[in-house]
Amino acid sequence: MTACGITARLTEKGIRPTAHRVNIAKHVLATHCHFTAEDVCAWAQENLKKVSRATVYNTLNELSNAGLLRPLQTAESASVIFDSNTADHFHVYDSGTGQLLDIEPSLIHLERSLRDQYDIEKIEIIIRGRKKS
Amino acid sequence: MTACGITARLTEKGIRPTAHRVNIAKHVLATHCHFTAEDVCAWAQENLKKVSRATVYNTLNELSNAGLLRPLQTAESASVIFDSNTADHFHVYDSGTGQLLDIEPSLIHLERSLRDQYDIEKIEIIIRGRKKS
DNA sequence: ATGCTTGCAAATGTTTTGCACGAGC
DNA sequence: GCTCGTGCAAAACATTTGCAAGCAT
Repeated sequence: MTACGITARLTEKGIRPTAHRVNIAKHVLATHCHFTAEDVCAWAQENLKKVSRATVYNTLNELSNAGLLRPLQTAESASVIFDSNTADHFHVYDSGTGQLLDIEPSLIHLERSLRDQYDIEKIEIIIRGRKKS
Repeated sequence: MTACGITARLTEKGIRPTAHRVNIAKHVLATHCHFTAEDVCAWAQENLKKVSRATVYNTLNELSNAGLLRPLQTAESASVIFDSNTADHFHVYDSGTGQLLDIEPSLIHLERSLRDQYDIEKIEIIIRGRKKS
């Protein structure tokens, strides 16, 4: 299948699968886990003919709105980090390596009373720590 | 005591208690809970003679480094939100009112295995939701 | 023809930095 | 007198927006 069915996934979400969008989507949905818009810009600069920053930013936002990417705000990075893993999970920022690692949602429990009090739309958890040896 | 002991608290942390710093610290540590640097700039503009943006930003960073304030990154605000509650707690962004509410740390549990795997330095949790009526 | 997409540059918003002046020890 | 604090403006940085040109249908 062309682009691992990326074209179809975009179309499905109402995003017109232009060449740029498909290229960017293919790249970020397949290869990476956590990356910034600038990472993608740098990659595009090298591997695509001419893609402007604006197009990269726009595309990443479109993918985020479509639910294909998850944007993350962290204290460690001034820029938004996009996560191509849209499954329910949380993050550990490993202060030793500077990497952002995924952790299972099952490792964190919310008290019932929280769900009783609020209609929860989104849960963002970032744990900063150092992996034990 | 002068300034609710603010002067002492600053000195204790190695921050020289200049007039501006004491004024800002007094304001943010006493009155507010969640606020941005710009909030403080606006307040200072009105209530202090002349305080430049730079001084406000510097002071808030100093207070944060000293552990008297806790800086928060949220997806909802482009700017850093400072929290004068330095006790262990988490946040709910009430998407109905736009307010940031504190929640007890006891409402969220981490699995033992997480603490076994990582030396945890900081836990940042922001739940986005709507308070049920 | 019409309407989306794109590139470019300019604008925006937040925060930091450089520099010169001033106050306090 | 030296150091540190301050104000101001400029810089830095990430991101968005306006606009004109291009492409596809």
